[in-house]
Amino acid sequence: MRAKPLKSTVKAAEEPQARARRKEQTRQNLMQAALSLVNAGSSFTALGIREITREAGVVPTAFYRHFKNTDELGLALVEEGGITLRRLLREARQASLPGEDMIRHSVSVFVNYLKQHHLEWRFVTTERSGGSRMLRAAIRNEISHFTNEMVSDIRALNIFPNLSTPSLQRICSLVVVLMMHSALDFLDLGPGQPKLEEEMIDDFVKQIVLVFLGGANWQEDPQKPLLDGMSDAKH
Amino acid sequence: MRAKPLKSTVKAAEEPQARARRKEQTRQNLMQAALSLVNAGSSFTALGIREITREAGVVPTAFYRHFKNTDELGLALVEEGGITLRRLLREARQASLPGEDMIRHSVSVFVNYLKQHHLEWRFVTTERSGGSRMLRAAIRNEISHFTNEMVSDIRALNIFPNLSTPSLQRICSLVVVLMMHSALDFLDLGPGQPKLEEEMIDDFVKQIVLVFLGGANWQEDPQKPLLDGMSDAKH
DNA sequence: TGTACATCAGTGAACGCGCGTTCACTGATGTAC
DNA sequence: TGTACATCAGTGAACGCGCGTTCACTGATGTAC
Repeated sequence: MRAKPLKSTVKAAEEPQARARRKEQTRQNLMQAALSLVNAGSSFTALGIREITREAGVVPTAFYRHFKNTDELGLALVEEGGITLRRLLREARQASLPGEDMIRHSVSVFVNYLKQHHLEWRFVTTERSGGSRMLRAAIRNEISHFTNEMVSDIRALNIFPNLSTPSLQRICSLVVVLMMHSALDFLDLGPGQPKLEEEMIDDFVKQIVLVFLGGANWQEDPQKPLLDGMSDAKH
Repeated sequence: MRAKPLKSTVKAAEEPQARARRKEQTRQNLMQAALSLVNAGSSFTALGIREITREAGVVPTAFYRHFKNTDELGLALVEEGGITLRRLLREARQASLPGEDMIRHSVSVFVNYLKQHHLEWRFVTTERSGGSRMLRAAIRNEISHFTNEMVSDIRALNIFPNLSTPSLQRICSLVVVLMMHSALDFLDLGPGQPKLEEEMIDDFVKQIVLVFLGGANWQEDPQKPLLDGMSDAKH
């Protein structure tokens, strides 16, 4: 519930493009309204135009000045979310400490980002598999961008010099899948549970370490079964 | 679209409990109708009672003889899906060949099962993160059952004799997350792409092998960073 | 076995409601001269 | 700078429609005697 824009009282031309700025503001309000509603428990697919505009504080028909339908709004949200996602990666990438510490630090950057942008993340993680076909495709596309950046990042750090590109992609894809899953868990956790959160982070870190450990021991093109005698691996 | 039950022409009392059997049949029709609609692209959350009953070939009000609302139908679907899921595990578990062959065989069992029950799987995988809070909780619960069975299975096979229970749980949880994710990919693939499917299966197997490889090299309680010198791992 | 009554799965009409979308509009903002 | 006109973001009334839910009903199935 927002106040109506005070059309009559605003002095004209505070600065140029005042109209365009107002329009952009309304557009943002609509997008935020949709995120709020999704966060409150609705499925995005089930949101209606009247519901969104009510939350945004405009009349239903104003919606059509910005989007053709709710699908188009969804795509806009994915695009913004994707930008957010990659900005996160760029931040996390600056933390290039070696070994487990790097992982732990990256995860901590990730979790902080998650908390700051939990509305967007709730949207992306729930619609990733639950939304319309179009929405899912768009989100998958953003995630594969993300994965690719991670691949070239790890290449640049030279962490796995012996791995082929497909193997590296497989590892990064695994980590990203794990990340999206953990994000949902974090979001469903709620704020008042620091102990549980700590445990979840620890689990998350250890799972990534485990994957990297698998990567470090990976043999390209094994002609013989790789895991034979697994049970007598050095503890 | 189904023919209406031919109430007047059916000879009475073919066998006892005819009424109960008919009721159960209608219930199944309603559940199948919901699955079909989800599979056709709708989000389950967005399904309406009239939509479901129309698909099932009964009058809208008949719905209330079986479920209080669509949420209740959703929970029934999760429960059935969970039973299916664990039956799958039990089949796959019989394939106790050692090393990578065991994984490859289990995955092949899984993919076959997926194709046979693709309606149920589409429902479970999309609603796992996209559905209502209640539905998500129910599905998560079924998945944790599944994960626990997998843990005790691997314990019984003595594949990782040196791992603690939390570590083993972490590994199984990772594999299950990966499995649910891959299931969605398979379902979105469609039937006419055998080459792509083969590649996806291969990727999936290799990712599991990678995780297991990580598990085989895992050290419990490392006081020193685990991944230092990762980049000079043996070839 | 036959009859009389109870049960209850599925029917069909009716209701009030919120939806998406159309349309003509208003009035502040932007532009041309 | 001032005036006259164009633009267009947001308004509000109106529409037809499908929704969930209620209710009294029907007639095959089940039960008691």
